Amino acid sequence: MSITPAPRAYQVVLESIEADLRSGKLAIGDQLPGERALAEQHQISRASVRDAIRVLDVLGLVRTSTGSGPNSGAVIISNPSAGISHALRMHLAAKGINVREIVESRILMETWAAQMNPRNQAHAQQVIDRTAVLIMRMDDPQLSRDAFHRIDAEFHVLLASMAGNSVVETMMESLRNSISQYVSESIPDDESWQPIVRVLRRQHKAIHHAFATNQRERAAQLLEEHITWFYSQTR
Amino acid sequence: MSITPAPRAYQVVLESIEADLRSGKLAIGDQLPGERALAEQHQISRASVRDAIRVLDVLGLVRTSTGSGPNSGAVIISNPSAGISHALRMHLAAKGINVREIVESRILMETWAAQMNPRNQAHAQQVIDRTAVLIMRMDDPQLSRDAFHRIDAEFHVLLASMAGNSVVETMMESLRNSISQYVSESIPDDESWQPIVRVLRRQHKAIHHAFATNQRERAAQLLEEHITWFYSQTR
DNA sequence: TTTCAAAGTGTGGTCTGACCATACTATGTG
DNA sequence: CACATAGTATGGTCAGACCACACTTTGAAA
Repeated sequence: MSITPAPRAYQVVLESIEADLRSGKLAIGDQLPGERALAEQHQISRASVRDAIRVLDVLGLVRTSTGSGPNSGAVIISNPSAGISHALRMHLAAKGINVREIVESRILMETWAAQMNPRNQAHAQQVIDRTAVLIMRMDDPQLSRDAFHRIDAEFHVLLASMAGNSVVETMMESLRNSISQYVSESIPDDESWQPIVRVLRRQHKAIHHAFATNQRERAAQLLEEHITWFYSQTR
Repeated sequence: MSITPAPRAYQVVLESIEADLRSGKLAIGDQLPGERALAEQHQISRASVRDAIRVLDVLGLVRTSTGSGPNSGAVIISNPSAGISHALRMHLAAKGINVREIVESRILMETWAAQMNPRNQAHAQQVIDRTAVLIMRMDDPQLSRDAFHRIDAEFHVLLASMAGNSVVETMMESLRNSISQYVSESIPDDESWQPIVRVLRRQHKAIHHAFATNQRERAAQLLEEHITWFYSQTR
């Protein structure tokens, strides 16, 4: 009794690749064997191999391109936020997750990252410099709403990166990505947007100042207020 | 100039389904149209439709099964941790993420969840009761290592669920899943396992007691020590 | 009328084989 | 030596087929 429930063909390929990654036989930057070669290796059809590659693609583990040469085919990368953003976004659409939970999680991670002792001082200083540039760019009155949101996202992710934890950074980025459509939809008209953006600029500057003067707890507190306030403005 | 860079065929299907989810035209529990029907709707081949369904499957958004009837085909579910676990696990294998970062994130979320005021008192009480049962089951000396780890994972996820934030709960579950293979490999022999498991049992009981007596800060502190200690024993 | 085995139907899973656009590689020509 | 040209391997897409499976319908036996 209790036979193994017939693993999907593509899962075999996935497991094989995962094992090669763990053992170091495959590493970031390497090319995967061609789809036709993998099909023969595992004695399955190219269609099933393609399933596996497609999964890796969506998960942000490979980048595929046509043509030949060292840059073609499926190349291993590691872009964790791609896969996680996808997942969060879809589950948000399906109402398996709600906005409150995402905002709450953002606050959790951003305030944590703000209070962490940076693992890398040089990087922390670099973040402070780069966020200053972003703040200036967000001052441009010509900036479109979408462009503002993009820079704003970059601002927050950059700050979170100070903690030196790529899981947290990835989650931050994914949460921000997954919710961006919601944000755009919930503040439809420019009249209501103008006063909001003025407050956001002021808050960003205060946050940056707290970081630059090493007032980490204050930075965390300002971040929380900033995020909470902004989402109170949507709908 | 600057033509749209030819979206992949499967992405069209994905976007269409995402839009239907947002608009409520599709909801959890619904069946997706059949692959052949979707292919005709979008004027693409069934192979491309399958790509899209495969992605949704891996992301934990649909469950597929063969046969006919109301339970067959692709049915919309929402199991966010499936997709996120997949992603984290692969990126861990590819060394795009390291164990320290995962442990750090676990501590962040578990201690946060422990200190949160439960949104739902009844659920919190239920969690306390159910974790008590899990603790008893982990006392069984006959328990295999794998079984112990499974129950242990359930214990931690259950505690995290008290906060009533499915993103955090999902992340917890995913982090725990993604790292389980690492844990199993890093403590190979049973001789070194026996003393460890005794300490773990004691720690679990202390954590449970802190929750049961509503000492939330203490629970958080014990959790942090528990997790930190355990990972100091691996490798 | 009721029961229930058998045939029917629609589902995803897999395979084969083909063609395309692309991007690099090798070749041959001036 | 420079450079246009032909060659080759890649992933992307398609069409059409067959399978195992799970439910539905049918129809004959009780």
